[in-house]
Amino acid sequence: MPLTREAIVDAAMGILREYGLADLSMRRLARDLDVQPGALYWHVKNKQELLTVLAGLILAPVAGREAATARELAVAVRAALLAVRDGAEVVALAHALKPDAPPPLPGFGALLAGQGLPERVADGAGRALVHYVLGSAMEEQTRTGLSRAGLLDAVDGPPAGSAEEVFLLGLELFLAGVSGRAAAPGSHGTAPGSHGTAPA
Amino acid sequence: MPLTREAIVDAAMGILREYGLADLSMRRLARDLDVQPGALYWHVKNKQELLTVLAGLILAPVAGREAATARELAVAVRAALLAVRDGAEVVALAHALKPDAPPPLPGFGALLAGQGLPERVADGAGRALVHYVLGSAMEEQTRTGLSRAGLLDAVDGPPAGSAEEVFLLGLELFLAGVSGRAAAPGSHGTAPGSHGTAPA
DNA sequence: AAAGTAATTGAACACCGTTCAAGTTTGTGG
DNA sequence: CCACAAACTTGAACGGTGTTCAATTACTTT
Repeated sequence: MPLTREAIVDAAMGILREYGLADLSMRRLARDLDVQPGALYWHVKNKQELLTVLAGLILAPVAGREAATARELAVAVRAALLAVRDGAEVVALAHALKPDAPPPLPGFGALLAGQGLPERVADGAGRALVHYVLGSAMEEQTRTGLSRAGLLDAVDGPPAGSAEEVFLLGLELFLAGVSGRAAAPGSHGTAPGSHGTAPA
Repeated sequence: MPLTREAIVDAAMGILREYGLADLSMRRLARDLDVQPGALYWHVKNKQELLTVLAGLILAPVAGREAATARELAVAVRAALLAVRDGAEVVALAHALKPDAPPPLPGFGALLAGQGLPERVADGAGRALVHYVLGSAMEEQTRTGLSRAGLLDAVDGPPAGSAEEVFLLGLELFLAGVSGRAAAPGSHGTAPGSHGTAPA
């Protein structure tokens, strides 16, 4: 096996899946490939670049077909993140460095724009959604990571395996705000429903 | 100066403010304090613990008095995060390890619970807000960090210094969803407004 | 002064990402 | 078949990182 770039990416993905991001070092990667660390740098510019590729790979299942709804996309992205150990962290890292890069993430803005929101609003809302999805998945994976290390306080945290429920709840809440705004595109003030729960 | 724990925390905060999280290493910290690295571990358990303390310090200005509104709290937290270099990253890190720890962050759930939302919903919504605030601030600081390093692509990204506007927009959107839900606490289905923009 | 505790040093352990001259393979063109 | 260039790999180093720990110093308390 001649050590192609693909082999490197595959091995990296393997380490990530099996042992997590903390164990994914260039040296460890080289060891797994029976190669000196320097050899990797012929095929890959950086560790950063490698992680970016991995982020794309993690999101690949959902980047393929395009979702019809922002909710659908959010659910699919979350599933893709949770399917790989530390997946959320890897994608969040890539996203932080190039916020428009990981393929399906800008899709949120586009989908929301198709709901009658002005482009600017849709863009901001899309970014907010991305933050929410990445943040939720990261928190969840951090929690499982800590419990894996035996450091689970087990006291705090959600009572049961209701992580998905809570996620969906926040998602609905957010989307409700969006569709409300889509119907009444007035000033950028408070809620359109004009309830007594004033912002004061 | 006898190297108290306080002196260590202060020096660490100084490095963070001036040079950022990347430069905040135990060795650098020891050098600044004219001390061997090992000495730090008499006063501080971990680097992790140190970062947790810093996170608390960053949020201290807003943890003091309690805000009246979730919006107010969000704005205040954002300001506190942006006031310290890499502040969002430090707090996000601490938050990831102990999601209930940094003092003002659980306040979101409490504030929303005071709006007529059931506790469970308020909690989920509060967490969503935390994700949004931390994610937004982190993205913004990452962007300024990259531009500081001369690696600003300058092409993508928001057109002007409108980061705050975009933040407020997403915040309003989310809060609109929340107050809508507060008024009509029915099933956990779609938006309460029942607009034509169906989720399909 | 002696004993005992608190704090610090100095050195090491086991890693990390990255670079680079020198060597090795591999694939040509003559 | 051979030389030459291009593609690749090695081995070693550079300059870091967090953390531990026996030995040593500083400071109290008796």
